[in-house]
Amino acid sequence: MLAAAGELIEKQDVEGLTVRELARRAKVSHNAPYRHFPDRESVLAALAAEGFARLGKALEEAGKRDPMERGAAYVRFALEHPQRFRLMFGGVLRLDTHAGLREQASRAYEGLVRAFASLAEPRAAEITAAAAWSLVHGLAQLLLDGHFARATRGGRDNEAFVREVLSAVRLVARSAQPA
Amino acid sequence: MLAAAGELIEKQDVEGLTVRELARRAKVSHNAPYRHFPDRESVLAALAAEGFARLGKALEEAGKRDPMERGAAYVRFALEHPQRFRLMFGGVLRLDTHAGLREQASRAYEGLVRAFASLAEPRAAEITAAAAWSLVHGLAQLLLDGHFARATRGGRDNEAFVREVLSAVRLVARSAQPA
DNA sequence: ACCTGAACACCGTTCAAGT
DNA sequence: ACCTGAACACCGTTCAAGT
Repeated sequence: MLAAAGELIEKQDVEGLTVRELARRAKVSHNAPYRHFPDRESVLAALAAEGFARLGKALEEAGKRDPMERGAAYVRFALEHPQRFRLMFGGVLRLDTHAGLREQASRAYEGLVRAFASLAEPRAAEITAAAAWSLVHGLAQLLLDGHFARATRGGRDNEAFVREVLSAVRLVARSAQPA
Repeated sequence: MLAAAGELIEKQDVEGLTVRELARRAKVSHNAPYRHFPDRESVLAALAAEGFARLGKALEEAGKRDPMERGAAYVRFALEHPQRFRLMFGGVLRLDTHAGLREQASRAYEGLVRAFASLAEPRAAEITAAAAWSLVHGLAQLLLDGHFARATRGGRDNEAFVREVLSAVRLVARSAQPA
């Protein structure tokens, strides 16, 4: 059932995921989904939770130590699963209204934040990590929406562009002074 | 009419803006809005366009030269108009399907990008600007969704936290080497 | 844990006919 | 540039009664 919802969201956008369409795909009656989820929003919350778990795994598998690899993996996840990413971070869901969702989110990017923090001096670690994560997240979001013109990317493909922008993270970490 | 739509979006979320509710607020019949907009999505596109114009103005009014002030203004705009910001950057609208919208978006953040670019050496300007913009944008988005725990913010209020993270932008610019 | 089938209040959108 | 009023296909959600 959740798998069917997953397929739906990959093809269509979040708004296209309706309870009734979900039932059709699963070849069950229009109200059968309510045996599994109290309402539509809970379906979305479950998909978001699944997304956070996958993002967390993708980050851990990408270069055990190298923060740059993790940053690149974060952006790659967003570009490969645009609708899922949007569901997770696009404000579609208020995280606090779904039990445990916020914790799952934290766990997902905790690996990224820790990696970034390790680049900086201990006393500057938290701000550095916050800045690095912001950079990576914003980069993903702006790329998704197509806000970087070809001119800005300068003929580079996405992957190369991402790596070049990510190099800024290293600069931040190296130069960061304890507060 | 557009003003009524603006009010609606401030209070409710984007999904709560329905054509019929819009008509009710404007005290016109349920199909009167179609005299002004071809469909619901065009209403959203108009609101987004208006948002880009306001963001552009806010950026220009915030410190003519100082890129840090502009960055802070960007984040402030997002936090003060969360639903509008989400409409503009949350993937609700595909920018390319609405004539001129992408151009209006570019014009809005062009002032920010130029300010950031001026911090770096000419040959590193574009990447630096892209990194800085990504950082500011990601910071706004993550703050909006409440992803920075009190622990991370370390007791700082939002404004102070933003300024501290933004200081990373200066580090990037200062250290950036031409490609 | 599903089904059928009906129902309710709500959508977006499109008519026809009127001022 | 609006109106009334009807209509269509679609929602989310909730029943009642059945297997």
